[in-house]
Amino acid sequence: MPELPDLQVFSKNLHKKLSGKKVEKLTTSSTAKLNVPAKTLKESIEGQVLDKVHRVGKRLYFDFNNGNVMAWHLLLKGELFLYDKTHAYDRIVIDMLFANGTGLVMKDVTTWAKVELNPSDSDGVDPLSKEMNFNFLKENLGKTKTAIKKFLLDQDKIGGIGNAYADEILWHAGISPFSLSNKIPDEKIKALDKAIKTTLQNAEKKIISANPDIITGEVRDFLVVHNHKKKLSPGGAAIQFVVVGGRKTYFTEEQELYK
DNA sequence: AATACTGTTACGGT
DNA sequence: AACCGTAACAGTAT
Repeated sequence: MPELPDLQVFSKNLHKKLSGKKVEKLTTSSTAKLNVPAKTLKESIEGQVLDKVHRVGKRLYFDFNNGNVMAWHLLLKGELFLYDKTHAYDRIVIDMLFANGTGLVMKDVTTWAKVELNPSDSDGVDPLSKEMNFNFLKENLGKTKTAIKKFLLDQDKIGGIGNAYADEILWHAGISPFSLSNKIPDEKIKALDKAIKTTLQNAEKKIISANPDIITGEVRDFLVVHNHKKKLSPGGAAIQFVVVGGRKTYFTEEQELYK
């Protein structure tokens, strides 16, 4: 369940380790969820040099020097591993072996993880980009009257925010997750814009300092409200939670409800 | 041993 | 029609 900050760090670490290397062999499992036939994917990537690894929404993009792009979405349980020589991982989805013997493996116990060749970029605005600003939020929040948390989680609108960081962002912005998107005053939209950027960037820094080489798993102990170990927010308010659609939403009364 | 947890999508209902 | 909530998917950890 990595979200944007986790994936951002993973992509940087993978870029550092793997860019400039040539793919010798690409293998996918028979259960891998692909958008093209396995043979097409294999032929499109093998022999190519990896130019760049970066993050788009909750996907990792691998850009190759022939112009092909391979995207991996880890869904809930996808995990990445680097290996040097031999490896014996269970439930491998995809295995990318480079010419010098290093390789990258993605395994997933659920088999839900997705691998795409040249994905159509249907993701929403990147939260860390310049397009994410007051005007974008003002315009799009006004178009719908859905709960603000739902808006933040809609990957077609904004790419990369998940359940945990949506709670964190809304706490920092002082907006109740149940506020209606079209009822949020301009001042709070400004706070939301700021909270999106600072919360995600701060998380990225925390993750790097806790585990500089991380490419899988998650560091979450610094979260201030979406954290089952915490009883009180930094402001001293009791942390409450409700289950929405099987997912926990954590919040406090410090957050204003606009209805 | 029962339950919580996680992202996405499909689906039935409003 | 556009939107909503929920189940399903699977396994691990508590």
